[in-house]
Order: sequence, then structure tokens, then C-alpha cells
Amino acid sequence: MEDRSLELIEQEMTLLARRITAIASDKRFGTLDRSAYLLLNHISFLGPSGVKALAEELRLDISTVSRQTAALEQKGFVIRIPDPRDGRAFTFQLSETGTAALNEDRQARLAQLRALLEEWSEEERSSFGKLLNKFNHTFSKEEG
Amino acid sequence: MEDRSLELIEQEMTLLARRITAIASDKRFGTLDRSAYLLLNHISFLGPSGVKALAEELRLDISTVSRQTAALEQKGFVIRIPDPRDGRAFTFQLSETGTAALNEDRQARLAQLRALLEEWSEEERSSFGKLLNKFNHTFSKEEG
DNA sequence: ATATTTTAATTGTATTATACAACCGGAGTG
DNA sequence: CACTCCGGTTGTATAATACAATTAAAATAT
Repeated sequence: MEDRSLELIEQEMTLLARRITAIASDKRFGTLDRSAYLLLNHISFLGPSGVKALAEELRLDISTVSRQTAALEQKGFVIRIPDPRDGRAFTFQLSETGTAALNEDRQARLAQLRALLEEWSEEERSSFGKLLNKFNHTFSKEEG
Repeated sequence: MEDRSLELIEQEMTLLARRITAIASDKRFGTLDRSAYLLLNHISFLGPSGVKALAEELRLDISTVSRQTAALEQKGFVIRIPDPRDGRAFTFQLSETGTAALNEDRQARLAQLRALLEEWSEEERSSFGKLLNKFNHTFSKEEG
């Protein structure tokens, strides 16, 4: 295996993580805070989910997700549905408000990304998306 | 522009940021905490730098970097060098201890990444590295 | 030359994201 | 039924971060 590729990936990834976090926290884009967007996004992606599943997917402690979903519920973005088969468990699903807020935020982020990647070739964008996707999947397999 | 690529990039990036942060905070790899690694890494990359330059590069508030560099200095990982041309300014440069700690941590991260990307083709790894690098540069141009 | 403004950095304070540990109550199993 | 396991919440602590106020040096303007 070529070490240079690895080194480059490692280097760039470290920086990227910080930068993504920075723009994701930027209040100019949408109204949702970073953790809210992350969670709503994943509930939308996974479908109605309990805190455990969300925590695993996002590599967060269950207690963290518990608090964050409680906050989302309190703001009316998600609805807590008791699991009929298990008296302890719930799933959260997006409310209409939550769906609307998520979409609005997502559009804002997409617009920003679109501007950023304006000068990239279609081939680069497509390839980048696929590799990011593949990386996240690889990650899930090994770590999850 | 194809919206699907954008959407995929946006989606995966959101998740990726969370996952990278999670593994970067994992104490099993190296001894440096996340912010220490990030900073030492960038000092090593940029050469001796002041808090302002580091803050800009990492999109952090100057006060944050000031505290973090102070902590690094206190631990002996960096040395504070007064700027001879400006009585207010300093640069930080890596000490031997700092260099050693950084390298050790970096090796641990590389080993993990190597395992993760074991089954990828060399072409994929190389392409991923280049695209990440390009993305960070694009970012710097537009945002910085 | 002095006064004003700008700048590099630090420090005070508050917030958010997060983890770990203790706990509660329902589910599954011997 | 007793014991253990599991989903979730709550208490508590810490780390990362931002914004505002401050300090002192440098640059600029009068």
C-alpha cells in the first residue's frame, strides 16, 4: 500500500473535520444548530429510530442522544412514539415542523456547497460523493 | 450541475465530520487529545505560527487557540518564540517532545486508517486523498 | 511629536457537546 | 418468581468553543 495516499488522507481529513464542524455551526445557514441538524438528518435517513440506534450510528453516547432528542421533542421537531412491543422503548419521528426545518437547512447547505464546488468538474463531484459514501460505509463495517 | 452528487456529498460529509471527530477523540490512539493533535499538526504543517494564523486556518476563535497553545506550551510540546519585529506577537514552534508526540500519534492514526482502507484499491485511495486535498483548498479560497 | 486607531494576544464568562456513572422500570430467562 | 439484561433518563464533570472586555504594542493621522 502506498503510504503517501494514506498520509494525505489522514492529513486532509483532520483538517476537513474541523472545517465541516465550523461551517455546520455557522448560524448564517438555517436555524438548526449542528446537533439538531445531524439528528434530524439521521432520523430522516434511518426512519423512526430510538436513541440507541441513533447513538450507534453517530458514535455518540446514548445519554447525549437522549438529551438531544428530548430537546428536539421540546421544540416540536420530532414526535416520540412509544414502541407497542416494548414498554421501555420509543422511536422518534419527524414532525411536519421538523421536516420543514430540516429541508430548509439542507437547502441552505446545498446552496453553499454548490457555490463551493462550482468550478469542479462533474466527474470530480460525482467521484468525491461516491468515495465519501464508500468511506462512511467502510467505517460502519469496521467500527460499528 | 447534477444535484445528486451535491446531495450525496452533503449527506456523507455531515456524517463523516461526526465520525472523524469520534475517532479523533478516541483515547486508544496516541496520547494527544483532539485539539492538541490538530494544533501540533498544523504548526508542523505551516511552520512556526502565531495564534492568529492558526485560528484562521482552523476557523477557530483566536481566544480558543490562545488557550490551546498555552496548554501545549505548558505541557512542553511547543515553544513560544517572541517575534523580533513585533513586541506583541509570538510564534509557536514544535519542541522535540512535541514533535515526538505528534509523530507517535500520527503513526497510530495512520495504522488505523491503513486497516480501514485495506480493501480499497490503490486508485481509490489515491483519488480520495487528492479530492480531499482539493476540497480543503477550495474551502480555503472561498471561505478564508 | 502626540493622539488616535488598529492589531496580537490574553483573560473572563457563558454555552454546547459530550462522556461516564448511577439509576429506573420493563423484558426475557432459568 | 427471582435474576439478569436492556432502553432510556438524569446527575455530574469536562472539553471545546465563542463573544466581550482588556492590555500593550504598532501604525496612522493630525
